[in-house]
Amino acid sequence: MRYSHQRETIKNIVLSTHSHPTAEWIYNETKRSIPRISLGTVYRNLKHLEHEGLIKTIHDGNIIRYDCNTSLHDHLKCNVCGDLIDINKTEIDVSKNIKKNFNFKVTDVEMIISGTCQKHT
Amino acid sequence: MRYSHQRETIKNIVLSTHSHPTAEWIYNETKRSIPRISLGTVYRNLKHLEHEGLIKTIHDGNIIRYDCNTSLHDHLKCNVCGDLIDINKTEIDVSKNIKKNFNFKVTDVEMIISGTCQKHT
DNA sequence: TTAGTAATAGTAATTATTACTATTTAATTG
DNA sequence: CAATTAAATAGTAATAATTACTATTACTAA
Repeated sequence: MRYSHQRETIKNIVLSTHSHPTAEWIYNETKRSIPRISLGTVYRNLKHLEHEGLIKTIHDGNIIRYDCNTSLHDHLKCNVCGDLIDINKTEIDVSKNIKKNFNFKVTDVEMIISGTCQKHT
Repeated sequence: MRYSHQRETIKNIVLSTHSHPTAEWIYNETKRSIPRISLGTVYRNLKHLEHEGLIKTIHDGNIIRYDCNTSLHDHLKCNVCGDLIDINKTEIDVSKNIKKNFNFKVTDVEMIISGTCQKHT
C-alpha cells in the first residue's frame, strides 16, 4: 500500500470522531483541506482502511456508516435524531435492561450475525 | 384501507414464504398472476403491510428484505450463500454458543437496537 | 349509477455506491 | 538526481435500490 496524502487525511478524520459518519460527511470534511478530492477516492480509501482493520462499517438501515471503534460492540439507534450510541456487548445481555441502564426506549432490536453456515463446512 | 387485488396477492406471497425475500423477488412472483403489476405498487404495499404489522423489514447489508415472521427473533446471515436463518432470541444469549448450537462459524455480529434516546424524553 | 377518491401502471427522479479512464504522483532504480 | 513504473487520483459515467409523480383505473358508499 503506497502512501497517499488523501488516504492519510481521510484516516485522521475518521479516527478523530465517534459520530459514526457517512461517506458523504467524511467527503465534506476532507474537502476542507483537499478541496479537489473525489468522492470515489473517499469510498476507495474507506474500503482500504476497513480492509486493514483500522475502521469498521456499520449498516445503518440502508446506508453505510464508518466507525473508528473496532472493538466488539453494539449500537443503540435513536429513531428521532438518528444518533448511534456505542454500547458494550456485556451491557446488553438482556435487552429489557437497556431502558433502565441507558434511559433508552427500545422499539426494535435488530441483530445480524454473519459468518458461514453448515452447508459450507 | 381500501381493498386491492394487488395488495392481497402481495400479502399472500410474502406470508407464504420464510425465505426473507427482496422486493424484486416479490415483484417477480406477483407478476406470475398479475403480469402488468408495477414495481412501485409492490414497494407501496409492502410499506402498508409493514405499517399494519403483518410483516417486518430486515436490513440485510444495504438491501431490504421482508419477513412474515413478526415475532421477536434474530438472523444468522451466511457470508457464502447469503441465506438468513431465523433464530430465537433466547438461543443467542451468548454468541459463543452459536457455533455449537447451529454449526455456524461467526465472523461478525451486528446488532442495532432502535428506539428513542434520552434527549427526547 | 354515479360520484369521489384511493390505488394503480408506467415512468422519471433520487440516493448511495461502484466502475471507468486519462492523468498525476509516490516510490524505485540506475 | 532524473527516468521509470505502477498505484492512486479526479472527474465522470454507470448501477442498483428505492421513492416520487401523474394520468388512468377501479373500489365503495350514497
